[in-house]
Amino acid sequence: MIKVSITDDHYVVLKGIESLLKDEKHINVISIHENAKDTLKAFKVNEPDILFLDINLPDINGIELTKTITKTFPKVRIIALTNHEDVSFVKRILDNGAFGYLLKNAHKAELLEAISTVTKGEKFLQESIKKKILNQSLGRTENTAFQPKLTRRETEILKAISEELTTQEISEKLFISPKTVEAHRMNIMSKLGAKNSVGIIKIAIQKQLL
Amino acid sequence: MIKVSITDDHYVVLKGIESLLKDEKHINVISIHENAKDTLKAFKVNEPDILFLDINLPDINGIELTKTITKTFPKVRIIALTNHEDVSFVKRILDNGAFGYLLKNAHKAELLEAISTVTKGEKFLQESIKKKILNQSLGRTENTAFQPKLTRRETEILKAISEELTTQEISEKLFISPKTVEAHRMNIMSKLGAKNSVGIIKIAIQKQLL
DNA sequence: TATGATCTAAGGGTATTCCCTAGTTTTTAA
DNA sequence: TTAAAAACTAGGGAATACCCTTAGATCATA
Repeated sequence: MIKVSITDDHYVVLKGIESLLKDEKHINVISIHENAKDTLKAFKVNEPDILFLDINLPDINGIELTKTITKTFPKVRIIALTNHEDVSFVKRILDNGAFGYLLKNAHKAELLEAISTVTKGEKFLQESIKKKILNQSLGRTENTAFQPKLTRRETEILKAISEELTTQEISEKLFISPKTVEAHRMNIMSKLGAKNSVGIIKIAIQKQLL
Repeated sequence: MIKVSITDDHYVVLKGIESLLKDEKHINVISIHENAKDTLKAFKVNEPDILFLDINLPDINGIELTKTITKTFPKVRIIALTNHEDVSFVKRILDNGAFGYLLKNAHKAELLEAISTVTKGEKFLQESIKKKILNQSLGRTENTAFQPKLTRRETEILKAISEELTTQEISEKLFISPKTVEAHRMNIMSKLGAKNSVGIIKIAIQKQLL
């Protein structure tokens, strides 16, 4: 008997997964939660084998919660549940301890497959995601979405730019020379492949760097 | 007996709503669809009284589909289903023929209330949305998200800016003086309440103006 | 203790954005 | 059918961003 929990702030998604799984005799949905706090609280009483976890929760960032659960309840295997098809995002989730990655358009068969694969201790990825990863490492079509690594300072300046601050204002805020701010901005542009600050913001929002 | 259809590209959401409604004796879920095309096709054979419609579909923009359905199948009452809490967005949907607006975190009671309200021919809004509208028209807290109306030319220039084009490039593309482009950009900034082009893009993405 | 990565920041341009003002055309409504 | 409003056009001038190069200081780590 596999014990399954689900955490998602969308009630209909909770009920959807629950209803898809309840016909399965070897699966027992032991709890459903709408936020991170309730999830952690419930786990102290009854810990599942598998958690379907929505990455976009209201209270905590999903990646952080994945880390926390992996540390506190190492036996729980997490299957991330999102709409993000961005490959770099998938990698980040898996790197942080998740065992599987499912899109919300997944059908019943995929749900069950994910559960059985993860139960065996193997990682599970939905077909469409696998294809994307392949396309990316081979063809590099366009979604060449490798995760650009910004440094601490660059991240600070990125945030400041997104707050519509000028170079002058940023320099005053961070106690550095305007020239330094410009240097960082240039590096950010080149790392993100942007032509100007507008491009920086566009890409930063796309890749959730903010 | 109220005939209900559901359209959502997330299978678990479809099953979730279906499972929540199937215990209700006066409600009959006659069909579920994962995209706009299938929905319209199915309606030709069997038309529901109420359609729960996800606004973010892969094939057609949800607002457009709302318009289409309202024209082609005027008896069908649409309840929009999204995560957008933006008030201006709600208004746009309702203006285009929707009868109700539900967030995906809605619980069973709200689903049922939405159905009964809309069946009576009244408009339905989820409580949390109502509150937001109130807060907005009174306090104007921060989410002062009224839909800024951009002109045709402004929209063209907004798109060009988001493509990281410079003023010069935009002027050549649209066969107008660079100075005119700048004037439009200034108007866009003032309409959106942005301090610079970065702000324009940020807000445009937020408000889905692109 | 090097070696690389990061943070710092200068000079010296050019290009672009931002701001104010204002004429012309088009659309809307009395 | 005219005013009035809105949209489109665009100029001058100041401020800011962008783009090179170069380079010292700091910090982690192998």
